[in-house]
Amino acid sequence: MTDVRTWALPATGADEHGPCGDEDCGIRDVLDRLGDRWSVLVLVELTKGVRRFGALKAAVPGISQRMLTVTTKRLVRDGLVERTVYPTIPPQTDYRLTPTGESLARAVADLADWSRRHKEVIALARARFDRDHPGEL
Amino acid sequence: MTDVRTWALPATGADEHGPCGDEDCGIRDVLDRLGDRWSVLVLVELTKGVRRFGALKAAVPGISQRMLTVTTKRLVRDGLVERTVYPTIPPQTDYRLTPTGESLARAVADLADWSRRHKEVIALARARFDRDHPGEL
DNA sequence: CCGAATCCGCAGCGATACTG
DNA sequence: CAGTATCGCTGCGGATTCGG
Repeated sequence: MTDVRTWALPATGADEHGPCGDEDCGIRDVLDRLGDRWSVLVLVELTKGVRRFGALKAAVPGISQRMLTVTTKRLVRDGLVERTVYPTIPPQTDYRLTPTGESLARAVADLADWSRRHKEVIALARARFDRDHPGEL
Repeated sequence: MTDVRTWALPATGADEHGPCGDEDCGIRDVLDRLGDRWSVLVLVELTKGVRRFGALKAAVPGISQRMLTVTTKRLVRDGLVERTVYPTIPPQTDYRLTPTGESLARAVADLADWSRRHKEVIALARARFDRDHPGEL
């Protein structure tokens, strides 16, 4: 082991500066909403019009009441969804997209289109990878 | 409690059918990638060109070595990123976007634009909500 | 320099039961 | 019908250590 190699590199000079682009680029704010399991699904469903709590629950199969309440509440908090409560005797609650919510929904729809167009390519890549590198990931 | 109200509703007739739209709509596949904390950031950084492991780590401030390895590996698995290893003596690894990865990065960039344009509106809505409904969420 | 392996806290989410 | 409260599990992700 007389070979001294101090782990020095020829220096690629690739010394970038900041976080991701120029500034703080608040992608995270949006992605934290889109990141959870349900927000997007609810958003998409509301694209089709006003929905009541139960209708949403029915339209988003896997979701639990709890997660639906939590999700809608977060969306309302961010000003993406508006909630209207009718104090009838079985209570009724309507959810609708705000203008902001609609514009986000459109942006998301574009991403959905992308995923539909590429889902097979991705599935194929995954299959390849899992075949060539079994046991990883 | 003689008042019998079986919790029946006037029937809104809002009986949607399937999961989210028409079919399975594989938004989830993509969102599961975008959902985690780092994939998008790495993707965006790679938009600027080929990057080595260390350069990525430097460009994505908060990330740990572990999460960078995990993230890149997942991206490679999905065929969004290509990995080139040079068996030099300190090893060198380059990451670059595949064509698929580039197209996804563009779609994501649109979403980033949206978030930048609306971040203040959202922040405002949140502040309002937290002020009017303290203790929730 | 690049990465694998281990340990561990904590948030997300589901299941269930209860209220108005 | 719409929503709250509590519990328990699971997996992401951070810190750290070891290896080629």
